Amino acid sequence: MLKLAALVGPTAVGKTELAIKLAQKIGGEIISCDSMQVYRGMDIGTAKASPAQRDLVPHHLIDIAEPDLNFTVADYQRLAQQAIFKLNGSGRIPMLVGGTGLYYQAVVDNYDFFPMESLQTIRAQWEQICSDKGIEYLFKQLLAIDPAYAAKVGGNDKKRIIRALEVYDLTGRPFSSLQNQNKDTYRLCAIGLYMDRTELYARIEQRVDAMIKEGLVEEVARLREKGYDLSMNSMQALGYKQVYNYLEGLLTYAAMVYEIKKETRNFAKRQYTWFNRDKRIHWFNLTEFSNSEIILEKICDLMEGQLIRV
RNA sequence: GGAGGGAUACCCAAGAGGCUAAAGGGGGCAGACUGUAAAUCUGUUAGCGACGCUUUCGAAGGUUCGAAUCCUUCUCCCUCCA
Repeated sequence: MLKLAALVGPTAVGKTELAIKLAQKIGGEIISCDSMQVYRGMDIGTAKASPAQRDLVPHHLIDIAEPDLNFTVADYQRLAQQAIFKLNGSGRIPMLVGGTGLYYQAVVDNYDFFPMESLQTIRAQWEQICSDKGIEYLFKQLLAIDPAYAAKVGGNDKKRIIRALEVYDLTGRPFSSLQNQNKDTYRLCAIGLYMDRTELYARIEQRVDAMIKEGLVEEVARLREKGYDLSMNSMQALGYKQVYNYLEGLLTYAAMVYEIKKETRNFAKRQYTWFNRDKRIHWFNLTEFSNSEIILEKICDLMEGQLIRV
């Protein structure tokens, strides 16, 4: 069985740093599990590992797409699986490190993604119908073809409703019947990092200030000059979206900073919610450890027990 | 000094005698999540031993079967004329 380590947790807990030390100790390589670090030119706002850090331990799935490409979970899963396979072959421990819950789950539980690409034309069609007849109409359509999924998503989640309708158009099958997963594909050792809420929120605010000091505004301005805009998934990233609006004159500087901090806090909460659901994750409260060496030891022991001495 | 306007829950803001523990928005908190996921959506938000009870609409009195809504006084804020 393929081995897989994972290190997850909310933004700004300190995953990157700890992951590097851990990788060095257990002979691992890092597979970034982050939906925004895949994009080139988005460095400061996504808090990518620095070039120096990447020299210490190989990092995979960072800087693999241009920001105008709409990278998807399925793309991510495929590439991550390739990396996991390769690393297992060479005796290295693949370490999934990041905070994108869906990407993590899609890999770890090996979601089935049927081979059909989503078609921009179909989505555009449904979008059009939605603006003509209203979302209630779309919801009725969904209710007719996939009542179970309709009940689950409710009548307001336009993105999910359209996706489900699109999948039906593509496959002729209800979306809910296609959502299979394959747990136990890997010998998994998952670690979750967390911190008392107030401490994490304070770190988030400090980090946002630091990003701005390091040139986040300039980074976004560069992307904007290249023609990347808010219609692209990449530019929906936290920080980028708000700075973009600031550059457009839609937000004041103060409002921009406030919004980035607030939405990052909200995001961290959503990450907690997501990862809390996965009962395989072993959680470590960083607030309780004044010495990061101790926690590193503990995590190391756990990983060695579950992945190496087996 | 004179003339008006206003004080509503964490914040902004509706309400103008019973249907109001009080619309809506923001924020907070909780949850969901299978090809946009740093996206998107949902629930909840006075207190409590909670299908009931207690305390809320600047403060204190009063009118009324019944008040955030009407009257009186007081406190604070704003605008305008001096």
